[in-house]
Amino acid sequence: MQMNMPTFNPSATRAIALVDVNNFYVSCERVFNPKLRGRPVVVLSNNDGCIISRSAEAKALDIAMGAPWFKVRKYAEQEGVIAYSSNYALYADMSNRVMSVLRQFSPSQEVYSIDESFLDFTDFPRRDLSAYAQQLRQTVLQATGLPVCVGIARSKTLAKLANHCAKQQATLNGVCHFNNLAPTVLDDTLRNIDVSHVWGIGRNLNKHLHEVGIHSAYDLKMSDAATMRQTFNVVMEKTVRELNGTSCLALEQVRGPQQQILSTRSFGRAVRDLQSLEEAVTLYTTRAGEKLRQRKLYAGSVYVYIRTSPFRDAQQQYDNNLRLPLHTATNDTLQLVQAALAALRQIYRPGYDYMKAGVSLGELVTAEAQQQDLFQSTATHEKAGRLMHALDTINQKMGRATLRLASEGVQHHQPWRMKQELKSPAYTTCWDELLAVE
DNA sequence: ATCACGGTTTGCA
DNA sequence: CTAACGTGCAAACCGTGAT
Repeated sequence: MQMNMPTFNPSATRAIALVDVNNFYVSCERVFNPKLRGRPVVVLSNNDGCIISRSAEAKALDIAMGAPWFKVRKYAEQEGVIAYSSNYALYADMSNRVMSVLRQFSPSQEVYSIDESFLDFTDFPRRDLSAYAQQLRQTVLQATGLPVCVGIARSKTLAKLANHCAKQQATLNGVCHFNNLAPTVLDDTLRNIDVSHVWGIGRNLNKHLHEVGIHSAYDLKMSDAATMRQTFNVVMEKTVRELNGTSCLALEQVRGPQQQILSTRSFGRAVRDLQSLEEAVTLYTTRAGEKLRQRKLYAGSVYVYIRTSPFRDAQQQYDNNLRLPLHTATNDTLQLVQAALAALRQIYRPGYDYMKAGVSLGELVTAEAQQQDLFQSTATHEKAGRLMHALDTINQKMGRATLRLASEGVQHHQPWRMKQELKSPAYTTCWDELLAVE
């Protein structure tokens, strides 16, 4: 709805900020190892598989996001690229620090991902928001050592694009404020942004949009929202409206209840035997159970899947999965593992090279919603609860490997364990490793 | 016709 | 030494069978 006449607007223009850490994982590694500054650095996914974070210097060497490390390794090492296995304990810790600093800059924050927050800057009347955002960047840098960029606009989708501009254009000094631009200037900016950079436009939608003649963010903005809803879906319609400055996506300060807890890993080496798979599934279920209790939830079902590697396409492929409902929602690792192993034994077929297994806990409920098991005495129930609490406490203090189920097996007989040969020390979480650093 | 369902695909970080 | 290509989540989509 366009207004022809300037009218009284009781609420100030909506201002949503998107704050995003630059090259988050690489930047975390750099905080604790200043020698990495100015050098090409990459961080690898689990199993040292793919590149998932790159420094500016690595991007300049044309090292692609998502590239399998074994394919680019030779070239990268020739060019002096330094690679790290991912160190999620470190990144999670740094993320918490960043988020708590950001919280001080707005009463309304949505933690969107490990390295991104939306902040509501609406009704910050006397402030110059660009200067405020610069102050924010300085504060985060001083408190954590991490560089961030800030995009500010009328909607979340536009704030994402503004952040994109802040990252691309060095002259902006890390802050891009769309609300300050004249409409024609903003449109010129959007014309120069490929539509694939718009939030919600992935590979498939990008292809489809090109087919109907939509190439830039501006093209998408100018498309007819109702038509786009028919041709695509309601999400696309919202994207179009958001590009036009109408906020359709609310700031979600509180996360909805979690629906599933996943633990899945590729193996360091393919396995064929049931026992190895049992060990892996036991470990993954144990991890999922820890997450479950941390979040004070109970699971109503256990889902297990196994598969061969789709990349070894000369080999016989097999994948299968099974969900087993639990009699009563539980957070007891013993029960969860029992169900997971039962599922695994049903889907396992001999004669294949398995490369990956996964466990997902579903139908999650809170303690209040968990129905008392009529067939299980309260005493048994409480005993299991105390056992799990003791287990978690001991493993937290002495390391995850301290108390384990027998079916998890013995660590040095486990070729399936993932490879992490390039890991940095646990700077923020483990004193022993920290003191070992020169 | 419409809905609920479960499995599959897509997108994001 | 060799072989080697991620993980965790949500939501849309789509075919099916029930009503």
